[in-house]
Amino acid sequence: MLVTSHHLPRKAKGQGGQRREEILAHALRLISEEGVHNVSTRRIADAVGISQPTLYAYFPNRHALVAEVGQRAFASLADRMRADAAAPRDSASRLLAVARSYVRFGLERPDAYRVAFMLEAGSGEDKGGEDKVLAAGLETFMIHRSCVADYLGEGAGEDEVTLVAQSMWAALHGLVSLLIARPGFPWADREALIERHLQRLIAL
Amino acid sequence: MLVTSHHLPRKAKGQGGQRREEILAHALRLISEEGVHNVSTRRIADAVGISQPTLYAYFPNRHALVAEVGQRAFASLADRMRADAAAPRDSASRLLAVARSYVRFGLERPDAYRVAFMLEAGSGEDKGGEDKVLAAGLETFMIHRSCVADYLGEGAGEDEVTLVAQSMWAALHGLVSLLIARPGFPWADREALIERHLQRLIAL
Amino acid sequence: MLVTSHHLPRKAKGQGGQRREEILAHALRLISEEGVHNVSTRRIADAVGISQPTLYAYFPNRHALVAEVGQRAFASLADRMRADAAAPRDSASRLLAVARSYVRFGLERPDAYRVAFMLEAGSGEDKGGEDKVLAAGLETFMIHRSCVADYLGEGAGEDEVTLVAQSMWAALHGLVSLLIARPGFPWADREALIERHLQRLIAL
Amino acid sequence: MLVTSHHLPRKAKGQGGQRREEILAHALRLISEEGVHNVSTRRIADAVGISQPTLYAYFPNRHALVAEVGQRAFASLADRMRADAAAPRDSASRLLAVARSYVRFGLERPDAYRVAFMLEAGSGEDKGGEDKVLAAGLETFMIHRSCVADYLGEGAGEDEVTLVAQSMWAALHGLVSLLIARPGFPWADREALIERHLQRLIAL
DNA sequence: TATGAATGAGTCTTCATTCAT
DNA sequence: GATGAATGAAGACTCATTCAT
Repeated sequence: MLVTSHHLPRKAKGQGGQRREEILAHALRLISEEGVHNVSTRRIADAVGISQPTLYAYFPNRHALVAEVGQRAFASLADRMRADAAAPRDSASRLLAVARSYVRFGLERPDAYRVAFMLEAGSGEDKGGEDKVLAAGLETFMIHRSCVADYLGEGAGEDEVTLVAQSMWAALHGLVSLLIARPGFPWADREALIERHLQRLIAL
Repeated sequence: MLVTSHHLPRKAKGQGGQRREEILAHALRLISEEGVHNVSTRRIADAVGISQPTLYAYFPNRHALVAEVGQRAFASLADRMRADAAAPRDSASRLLAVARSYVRFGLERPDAYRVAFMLEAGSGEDKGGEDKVLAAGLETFMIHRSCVADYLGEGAGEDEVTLVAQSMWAALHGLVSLLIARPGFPWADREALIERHLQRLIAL
Repeated sequence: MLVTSHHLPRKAKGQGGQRREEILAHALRLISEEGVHNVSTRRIADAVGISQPTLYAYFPNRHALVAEVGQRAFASLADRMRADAAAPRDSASRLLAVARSYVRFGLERPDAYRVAFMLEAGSGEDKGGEDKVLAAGLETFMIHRSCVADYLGEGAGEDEVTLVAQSMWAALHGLVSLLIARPGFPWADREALIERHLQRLIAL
Repeated sequence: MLVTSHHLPRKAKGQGGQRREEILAHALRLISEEGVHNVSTRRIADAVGISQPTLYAYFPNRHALVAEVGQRAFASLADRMRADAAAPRDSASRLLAVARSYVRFGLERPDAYRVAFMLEAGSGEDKGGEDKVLAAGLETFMIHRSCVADYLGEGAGEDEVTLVAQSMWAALHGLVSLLIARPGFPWADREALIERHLQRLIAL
């Protein structure tokens, strides 16, 4: 729990970048499948096919690794949203598409979503890693926000846009996270619920 | 080793109910502050000022303790919502009041809220405890749902009511949980955001 | 493990003798069914329907209780053997009867037998209890020995009798203990094996 | 918590086999001196001079370690018996030699003997480990049995051989185990007792 | 660059035992 | 004569991390 931190991030760049990617990929998969708390550095090292200490050549400690995984999870969500935002449509259907894309991402990759949004904002110490994840999340939000801005039109002020965008964003997150975290809840038909949710958030 | 499950609630706890409450209170605080996975029985015992084994006189195991904490968190939310639902108003303002009450609860008692909703639904094994938490959550939802039913009126079918209630519920949860979990995010003015969120959800 | 032993055996005689018996009975049953190491003082107290500390009013510590259980196990074996030895028969068939009775006892009450003979001669400290069990065992042996003496007749000296008695005794114990401890072993037909064993030990 | 069983033999152990041997040796000694149930992984680790967790680098869990200790104990007994069985003699003296060798082994290495025969056949759960010990024991018995078969000659059927072999085996075990476990018993002269026992068993 | 070997700190849990009442 | 409440010591086991090589 206490991070001793006399471990200069001796990143093995150059060739090692490949290894690094490998590690991140396996970590994402494992964390996704079993939850952050059920994945040990050993498990990750085993999955990659390297020894435990070798991990420490690429990441100063477990947390840094996990944080980067979270960052990447956000990045892939951002990619998806950007793609949908780019498709030429009217602002309303673009907003809808991006929102739907957000929800789909969460449900198709609950793993990544969980890592991105449910990473238990660190216990205060490790500012660095946490901030990066937050920044990545912010970037994602911005994509959504710009869609909202377009949708609301020039008449809407900055604050108005922010309010609506954050409200929508929160509503979307709420649905995804509950569907993921409480599969045992007696949900209505999932598809119907999602579409209704989106419709209620946007059209009206 | 052999004999695994004769763990009847060790003590009927005549007077000692106080100790039990103390334990639950400290557990709630710790869990909400640091997350379920970062709180050990040792930490809880230390906080209460008792030895680790003493915990096991009041709870059969860690999980039961955590589950009861979750259950209670939901229960106090339910109490609050019921109180607001009882105040005689028209169905619209009652729905609004209950929703607002939900959000306020989350922000005023982030500890309890976190525990109730972010307890990471158990990994399948521990039927008993988990189910109780779920049941408590369901009960809470039902209060909200009945307000929605009133609001929508007799014309709305069961399914319609369920859809709207769950969509709203998710939206509320999304806002509360993000506000709690990501205090570092550049949020709009909190009061404004909440009111706007409620308004968007109810006024349609 | 370390016996602090400033616990004068404040035996609650008089009325309490009944309680004491009750405790011993339950302890014997539990230990028999689940093994000495799988029975805790709590289990025993629960079974009797008293509190854990109350045990300490009747026995200075767990070991003393277990030792007495062992002693009694021997005692009931002795009773059985004495009964068989008393029946008027010729010395050969009496010896056979007693030996057979010994084996039967072990197989019918593996519990008691295990307690009596496999109690893991204490780790050195608790002389008292251990000695008592040993004494009880010795008494049992003596019954057998006297049968052997009769059987061998006046011609056999003390040493001769002792040698034969101990050899036979050991052989009997070997069969019983292996049958009990290794039920998974591919034993021959149990009845046939026992009879053959007895016949080999005595007749020839 | 979730992931219970990916405990592949952590390390292939190139050179470190030495450490492993050291651990097994100390475990054998401790277990034989104090009984399986009175030896903890902590004790073993301390005895070896390593930390508790290090044990888990060589054995997946306590049971595996204990099982291997038992297996080895049988193996060394088997070696000894095989050696004696190999020496060219007539079948009678060979049987006698093997039996005597069995007894000697038990008395010279009470540690190993105790572990081999008094391991308290696991409570049913751990198939793997227990079975191995049983198999090792069976192999040992078979050496003895083949001597008995030779001794009885071609006239004796399979069943007859099995009966005699098991009866003899049990008798030998009985003597050894009592001599080991009850040193306080007023035994006859040990040498005389052993020889008389052997003679009674074989000469019929 | 990588690893075999090791460990301190920590996990949950059970036990025999005590002591004030 | 009995117990409710409590605990020190110990149980098996896992983890992130280090260090010499």
